Amino acid sequence: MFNYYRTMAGARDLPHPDTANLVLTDVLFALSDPSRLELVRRLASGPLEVAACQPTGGEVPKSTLSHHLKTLREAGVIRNVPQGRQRYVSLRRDDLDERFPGLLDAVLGAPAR
Amino acid sequence: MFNYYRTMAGARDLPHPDTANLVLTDVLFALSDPSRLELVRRLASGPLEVAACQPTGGEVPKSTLSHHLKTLREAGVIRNVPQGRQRYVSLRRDDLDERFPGLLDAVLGAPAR
DNA sequence: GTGACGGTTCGAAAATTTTGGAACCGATCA
DNA sequence: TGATCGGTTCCAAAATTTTCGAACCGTCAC
Repeated sequence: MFNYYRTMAGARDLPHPDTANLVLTDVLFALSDPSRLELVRRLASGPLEVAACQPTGGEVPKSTLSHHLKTLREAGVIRNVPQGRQRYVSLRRDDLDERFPGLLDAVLGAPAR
Repeated sequence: MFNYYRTMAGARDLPHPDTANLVLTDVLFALSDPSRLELVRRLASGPLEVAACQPTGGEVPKSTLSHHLKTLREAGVIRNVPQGRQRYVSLRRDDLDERFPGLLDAVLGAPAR
């Protein structure tokens, strides 16, 4: 078959920005969506597999969830690494603290409502 | 003439959310735009009249600038008060510190690029 | 009054983001 | 090999945000 690598649908390692290159406005934007922020709050307690990243309460289509993960990953908020058949999602807490000291603590410490 | 109060184009006092009601995601969203964030950084040095809120470098149409001010004001990031013929724009630093401790400091302290 | 000034609101077009189904991929297991 | 599983990417539609000209408003100077 041709076009072996035409799509990235099954790429093992997704791109993650370097800590030194994180852009503040991208991080703020990624965190400005309520469902993404809620996920980040949950990730503060530890890594989750993608399926567990579903918003508490309702189910969301896989593609929608994947898009939110992409937004967070490309901003540098989370890490998304393959682990066998699934993927682990974790908060890039140390990297965020290094690049934007105090920001994540302030966000996580803020009233949820 | 009829319809005295049909529009708000000349309203003296614009609405500002109460400190206790500020919504984190709204604040993060307001700050996630580069030109708005740059303005907030400038406002950290003190109030500005609207005309002085123009982005350093280029000129932007008045209506565009006004829209950005509205986004920041409705999120509770800035205050916009009439003063004679003009208006003064100021950062709601104390209110933000009260509702989201550490957030503004982290944002202002973050590397600009 | 009349006009200029500083600035907001209205309205519509352009750009971006969000959403979700369908196709796809690699890993795993039979 | 083949089928299933967990998840991403592709694509297009819907929703939201951004942009900006035009209309408008209140203040001040004349």
